Amino acid sequence: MLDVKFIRENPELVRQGLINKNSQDIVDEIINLYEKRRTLIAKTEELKAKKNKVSAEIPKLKKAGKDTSNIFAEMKQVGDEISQLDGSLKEVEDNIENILRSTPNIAHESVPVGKSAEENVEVRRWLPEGFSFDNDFKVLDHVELGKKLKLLDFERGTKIAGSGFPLYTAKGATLERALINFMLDVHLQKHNYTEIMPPVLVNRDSMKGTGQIPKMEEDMYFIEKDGLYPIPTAEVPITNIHREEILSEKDLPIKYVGYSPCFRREAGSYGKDSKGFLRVHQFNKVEMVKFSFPENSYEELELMVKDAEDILQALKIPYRILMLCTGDLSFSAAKCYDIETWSPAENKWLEASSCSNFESFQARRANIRFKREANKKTEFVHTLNGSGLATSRLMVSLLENYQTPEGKVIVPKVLQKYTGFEILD
RNA sequence: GGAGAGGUGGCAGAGUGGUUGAAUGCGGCGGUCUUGAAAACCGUUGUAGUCUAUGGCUACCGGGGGUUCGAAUCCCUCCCUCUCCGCCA
Repeated sequence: MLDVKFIRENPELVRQGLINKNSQDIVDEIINLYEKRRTLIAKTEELKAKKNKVSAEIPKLKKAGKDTSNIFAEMKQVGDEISQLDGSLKEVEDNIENILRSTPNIAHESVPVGKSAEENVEVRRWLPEGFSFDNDFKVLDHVELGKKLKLLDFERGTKIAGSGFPLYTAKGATLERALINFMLDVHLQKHNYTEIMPPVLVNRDSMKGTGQIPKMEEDMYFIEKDGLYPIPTAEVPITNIHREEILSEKDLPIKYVGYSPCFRREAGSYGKDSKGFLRVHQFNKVEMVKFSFPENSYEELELMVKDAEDILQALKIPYRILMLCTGDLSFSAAKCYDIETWSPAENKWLEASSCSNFESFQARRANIRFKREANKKTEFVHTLNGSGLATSRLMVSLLENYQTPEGKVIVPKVLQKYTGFEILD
């Protein structure tokens, strides 16, 4: 949620920011509503002050045996007036709230302006030693490898649940679990995150807090009977850990990492990238979440990207980093890097991670604040999160990059102690 | 699923329809005492909105609504938590 005061003080900057994000310009409307609100508050509070003052006098008058019936009549009228004004005020405030909740964050100044994904900027790439984009044998794609080596069974997954619900079997399941454990261990031991195992169903307030609701509601599963949402990412429960809290200065920065399955309806995206793992309704992800001081959240973002890169370098999987342009940024993000891993069979890069700084956008929605020792005033923290990483796309790249000409797959060295085997055959 | 209890400040825990933003205790912060510390004592200690702003005013006792001149206190409604029983990984 954007800050009304910030909008008021920087109308042109916000206006341009919203245009850059392909969003509706709500600046003038908000400013008008805000002025309306202030006028109403002034009026209603004046009456309330009067009411309180008179109310305090009444017991004294009664004690003195005076007649209070005129006062009662007068105050009755004041009371009616107040409730009328309060009604209008609530209307205006709801209006402001609704508009702001549906308005996206604006991008950081370092983000390139652009309309769509085509204008994202590659900032760097990393290729393992000896890597080549050309293979001297015919590479199999992950679906073929999964079938041949009995690692993945998409048909039976479909039978059990539906299309897009992968079934991992035998060594495929073990490899998946190994990946998750390996990634968690690196973040815990090397990068000093605190491990979280969150609920995978969350309530509506949590979904609102991180910004999935109202704009993305169609993409979420929803269990109507209990009013709960299966999480689309662990970002939701983990960021909401500190919803409605005031943290102290010494708590920050907070770095959490957690594994969870993720559930996405992917409504309207059928037919696009639908093969195998490329777009699924359920996948596994290790998620990093940070709560940071406002002044260094961008340094924290860079560090978070490096934390994710560390995993890929250890696995020796080729990847590149994109800085998303303004038009491709998600609703809540102010800046975002995507990490894409190479798929030799698809002959393209696949998004395996997304690391974002939301600045105070989520914190304001979820009311996550902190207080500095020297200062009485509370401030909103900055929240960040990033996949570290999602296993499905990563698994595609892993299987395809590690395949041998015979159609077997070598287990990456660092995973071998987790899998207990060195080759998938 | 059945029965009951309850939601009050960082925590614990009072609370009468009328100077209750809220007793008391603990914790936190500041101070006195002390070589230092503890103890003791004194003081202080919520969040937000708004304004003609080293101050004033308003709101907040789970959420929403109602009764009343006046509601933490009465009524309605929703939500949540806990205990016991049943079922169960």
